[in-house]
Parts: sequence; C-alpha cells; structure tokens
Amino acid sequence: MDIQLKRGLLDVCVLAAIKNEESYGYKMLKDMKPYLEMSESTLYTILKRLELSKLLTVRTAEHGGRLRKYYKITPAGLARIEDFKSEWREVMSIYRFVTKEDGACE
Amino acid sequence: MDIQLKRGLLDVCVLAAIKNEESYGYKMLKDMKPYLEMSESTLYTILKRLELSKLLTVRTAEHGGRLRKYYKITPAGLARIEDFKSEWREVMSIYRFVTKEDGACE
DNA sequence: TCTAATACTTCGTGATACGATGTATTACGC
DNA sequence: GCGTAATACATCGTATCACGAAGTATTAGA
Repeated sequence: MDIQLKRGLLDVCVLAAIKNEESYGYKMLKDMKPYLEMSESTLYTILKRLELSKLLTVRTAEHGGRLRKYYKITPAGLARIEDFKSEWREVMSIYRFVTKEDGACE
Repeated sequence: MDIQLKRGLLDVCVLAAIKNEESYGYKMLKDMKPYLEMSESTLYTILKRLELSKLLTVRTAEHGGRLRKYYKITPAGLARIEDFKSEWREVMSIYRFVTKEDGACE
C-alpha cells in the first residue's frame, strides 16, 4: 500500500500488536503481516522510538540460549491507541470529502 | 491531527478539491480547511508534485489584475482517487486490528 | 556442511510537511 | 494617503522517518 498512507498506521499498529500481551520483534512482524507489512529495519526503528516516548517498555530475556527483547505496552501506549481512535473521526470525514460523488448538478 | 496520519491524505485531498472544477491554491486551502488544514508552503509543494506526476494540469490566468494559477485534475488524477478508495479496504482492516477489543477470553 | 529461519542492529538515502521569509497586488478603514 | 489585512504564490532549510542493504549471531534441518 501507499507509503504515505502507511505512515500514520505503523506506530499504532505496533502498539496494537502488544496491546494484550508482551511480544518480541520477530513475532510482531509475523502477527502484523496479514494487516500491514513492514521491513525489519522499520520495525526496530519504531520500537526504539516508542520506547523513547515511553509508550512501551523493554526487557531482555534469554530464550533458547539466545537473547530476545520483550516489549510491553505502557498506560501511555494504551492512551495513544485511544487518541488514534478519536482522530479517526477526522480521518473518516476527510475520506468522505475525497470520495463523495458530487457534482452540484448531479 | 497527527502529522503522520495526515500524510496519506494530503495529496488525495488536494486532488479531491479540484475533482469537480478547476480551482486555485488559495481557494483550495479554504475549501479543505473544514476537513484538513495544511500550510501554504505544503500546498504549493504538493501542487508542484502532482503536476510533475501529471495528476493535474496548470494554466495561468489573470484575475483582477493579478496572475492566478488554475489547477485542473487529469484522468490520471481521477484514477489516483479511485486507487485511494481501493486501498481504503486495507486501511480499514488495519483500523480494526488496532481497535478491536480482545482479550482471548472475552 | 550448507541453507534457512530466528533475532536484532546500524548506516545511508530519499521523500516530504512545515515554519520562516519574501514578493506583489488589492481592498478597506481611518 | 497610509497602515493593515487579505489575496496569491514561491523558496529555503530543517527535522522526521520508512526502507533497503548489509552485518552479527545462533539454532534447526536437510
């Protein structure tokens, strides 16, 4: 899909991927894949950004002899999702503006 | 609204503003204002980009002793709007992913 | 032993929205 | 006649950001 359109969805989609339970990068990528594909470099950049914004926290744990980073959403992260929902009204209003069939004389 | 979310809507919103009749920058800005606000520099950058992509054409005409640039959508521009509509399905699917209330046990 | 999958990182690049600033004309109030 | 706002468009620099490419390392399977 169009990159620009994607941009507004990426961050919030990553947050949604850990909304219910903590997860790690590779798994998130696979969970999101049916909805939204992103490259690994993009995901890890986003995860770092979200951590800096305190929308999620990270812990490192060993799994099968290898280190894995688990990401957990914070209350601020959940609030970010709620903000997104609120903004969606505006988005839909723009969508209607773009797609409405007029024609003052139609 | 969130800049990232805006990004995917800007180009197509500008195209929508001239979907039915040609218009000029300043007027477009006012027409779009109830839906989506953007700065002048952003609009003129977008108009130039859309012209280069041949999604609209420009003609310069005098109006009240002053030059004005009138923008007119091309068939490719109308097609761009149709593409946007198609992509909206994907967008809505992501929206549902982000907002769904689960809870494996709900 | 070679390859694929898992898992995360870093770097450079190109796209782009925006504020700041500039130019120029018209319209209006005082 | 003078200042200000509105009209109308343009340019420049900056910060953000998604991505491809490439790298590091381990494990599993053929």
